[in-house]
Amino acid sequence: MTRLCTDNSIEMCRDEIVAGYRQWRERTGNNPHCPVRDVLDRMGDKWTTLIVITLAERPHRFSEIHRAVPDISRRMLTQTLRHLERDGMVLRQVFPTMPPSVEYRLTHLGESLLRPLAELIAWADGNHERIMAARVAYDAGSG
Amino acid sequence: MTRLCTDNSIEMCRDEIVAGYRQWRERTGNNPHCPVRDVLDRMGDKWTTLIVITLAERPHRFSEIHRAVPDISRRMLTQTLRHLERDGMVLRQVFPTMPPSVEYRLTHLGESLLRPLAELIAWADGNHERIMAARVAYDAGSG
DNA sequence: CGGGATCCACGCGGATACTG
DNA sequence: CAGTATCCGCGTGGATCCCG
Repeated sequence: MTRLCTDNSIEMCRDEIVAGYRQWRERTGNNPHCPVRDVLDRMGDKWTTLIVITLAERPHRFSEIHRAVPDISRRMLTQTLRHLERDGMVLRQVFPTMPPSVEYRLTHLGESLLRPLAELIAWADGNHERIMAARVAYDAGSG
Repeated sequence: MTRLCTDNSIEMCRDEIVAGYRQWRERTGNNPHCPVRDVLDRMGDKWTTLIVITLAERPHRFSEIHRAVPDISRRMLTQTLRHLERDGMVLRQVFPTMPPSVEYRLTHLGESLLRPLAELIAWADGNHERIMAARVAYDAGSG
């Protein structure tokens, strides 16, 4: 599972995913801990992606992120940043000024996530209308 | 936001994400409903990705998926399949046999998700060890 | 300014039992 | 076989207050 799906063939991607999944199951037996879920759980939570996108532009201070990401509470901002820092995606840098000032920036690992993330965002953006149309059709049929 | 980030430059991906995000905010004002989150929320839930990967190989019957995806309850399997069907990602086909037989398969839309998904899986697989190492280091530092 | 601590509501998801 | 219905625990995340 080290190949990258860089060409345009859906079949190649399917084969890659299927083969990779099969290999992982054979390697790990019934190990319930899947590295992919480890990542997807983070991506899927409420704030991680927005924060990563915000930090993609440039380093931000705590309050800057708080202003840039609408409606996030300080508690969840702190918690999400801690998770990202723990996973090596974000670097936290404290300046011992008064009042204190803390800067957050993406690490190289964090920046490397931008590429697959951009793919996913492009897909979501490009197929959002199709999905909404499918929902309308589904709800009309079973309504 | 229709360009695809197909080359290797992190900078291009960053610019694309940042610009796309800015454009979306300008278009929608403070609309809290983000199409990207719509997708990521699904990807992040506990079972969607596993089911999509399972169906990527070939169509499956309900019980086949149930056997292929370890530990999922029938309730969550039904629920997740309904969500995927509603979003136009999965096609549900009932054969009026006795006992009943139902087949699920990916639609074209569902298959088109495989490409960005493969990218993300490759990233997760390729960087999992780095992430685990970062966690160990973090936990040791603040232990 | 940049948090930590505490309390609480809500919804996801598991367990179990039942059905056409 | 392919679901549906019901109950319930637990974790996520919001609100509020406190601190260096």
